[in-house]
Amino acid sequence: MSQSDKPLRATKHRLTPAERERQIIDGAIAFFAEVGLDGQTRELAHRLGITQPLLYRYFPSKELLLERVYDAVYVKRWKPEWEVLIADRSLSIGERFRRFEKDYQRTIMTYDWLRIFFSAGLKGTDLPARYLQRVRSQIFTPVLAELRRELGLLSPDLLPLCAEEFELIFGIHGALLYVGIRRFIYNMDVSIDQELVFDAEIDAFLAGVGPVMRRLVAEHQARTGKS
Amino acid sequence: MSQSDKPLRATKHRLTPAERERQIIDGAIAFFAEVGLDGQTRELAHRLGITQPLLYRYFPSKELLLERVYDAVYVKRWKPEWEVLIADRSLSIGERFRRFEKDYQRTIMTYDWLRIFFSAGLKGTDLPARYLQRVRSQIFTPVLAELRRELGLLSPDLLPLCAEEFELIFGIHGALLYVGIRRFIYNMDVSIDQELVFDAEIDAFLAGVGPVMRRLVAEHQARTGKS
DNA sequence: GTTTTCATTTATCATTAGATAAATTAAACC
DNA sequence: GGTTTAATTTATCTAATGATAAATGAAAAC
Repeated sequence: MSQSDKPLRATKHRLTPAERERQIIDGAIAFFAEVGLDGQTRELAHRLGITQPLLYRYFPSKELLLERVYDAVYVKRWKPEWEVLIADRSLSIGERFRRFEKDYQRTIMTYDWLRIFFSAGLKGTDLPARYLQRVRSQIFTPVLAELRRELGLLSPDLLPLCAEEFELIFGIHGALLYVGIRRFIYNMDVSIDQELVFDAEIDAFLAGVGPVMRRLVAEHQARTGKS
Repeated sequence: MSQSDKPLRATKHRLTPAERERQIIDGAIAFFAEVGLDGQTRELAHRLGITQPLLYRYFPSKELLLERVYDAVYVKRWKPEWEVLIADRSLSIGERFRRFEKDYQRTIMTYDWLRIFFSAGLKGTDLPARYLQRVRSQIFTPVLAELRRELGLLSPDLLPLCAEEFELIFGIHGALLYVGIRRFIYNMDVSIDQELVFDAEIDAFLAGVGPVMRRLVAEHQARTGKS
């Protein structure tokens, strides 16, 4: 009760379980992002300045520690406001999509997020597929519905969205993501004015998406209607 | 000298060194693509139906075996005709670029190519950076030069290509690549008419790239000219 | 058909992996 | 201030890891 309630963190030993757990997870995120998910628990412990068996006091297995890492990086960093933004009809769908992509890409374009994501995919985990399924259903589906509406095309209720329409959105999404891939997966330095580039790419996408989508929907309608 | 010069490959043992080396490299490509570059030599040998020490008869170390894998997958699959195609002025640069991307993506969009590429990047190898540098200098640089020319903009000799212009090309390139990433890295099933989708995306890109590039070059010129 | 060659296997080493049990010791409690 | 609690460490198990040396045996050479 004197100058500090918590024991002064200079002599590092003996953290509370909550503190230690937090510290391990944070360290594990940085560690596994750097060396890959096959990184050894001994080296992780060493970097944290603790012994390896202590990890097992807090996490029953390496696999369960990784689950907590995934939770911290992917589940906890998802912003529900994105789904709200996409539904906000006071803005054009183009503007909504632009704002979403710029904030989304800014959120995920980090060393940790991208490298663990790709490592998990390569390892065979279903994490990336499940995550992207969420983006598809919560964001891209309403975006396409709104695009149909603004373009005066048939509602998805009458003519379901087709895979090729989704690919249009995945296309621009992947184009922006590619900056992060080159930076953090390929280890290249991509020194650009990212704001400028993203706006230019989204401009070009929005300018071009109308005609292409009209064509896709027409073809889709013909296909569905006749066969 | 009777019916077959080569010993009948039914009783598999005793290959010639050339055959065995080929077999090991082919097996290693499939193996490391599947399990990652940390895959164990013992399991690779087991899949090949040989013993693990035999690998070391042909390759002094796992690292050198991986070098041979990189060579087989990335160096040997590069098509010099791509560089010829891009220089062929009997076609519009749009058409040249379309043909390049469609053949290029068809070449690299395989389980082996993509997974080993990303594994190598995550491992810290400079392979992806060096490879993409080649694409940039041998393909994208001439594409941008031709685009400048067709749009009546300043030649790169007078005003060097800027990073943002390259990003336009990297953008559409990444958009197409993203199909392969979702398929082979995220393990998703992307069931689309790829021909149709790629054409649509390239259409949209080519339709939009003119105005955006004019703007970028103008801004770049203003920046360079004044400062 | 015997000998030679060399592709392949068996046996083995030193190191490292994830995980567990028992011993230690800093801090909380009365 | 002695006792209790529990955060942390030391010691250790078992199974793999890349790599090497010596033994084997199928095919080529003569």
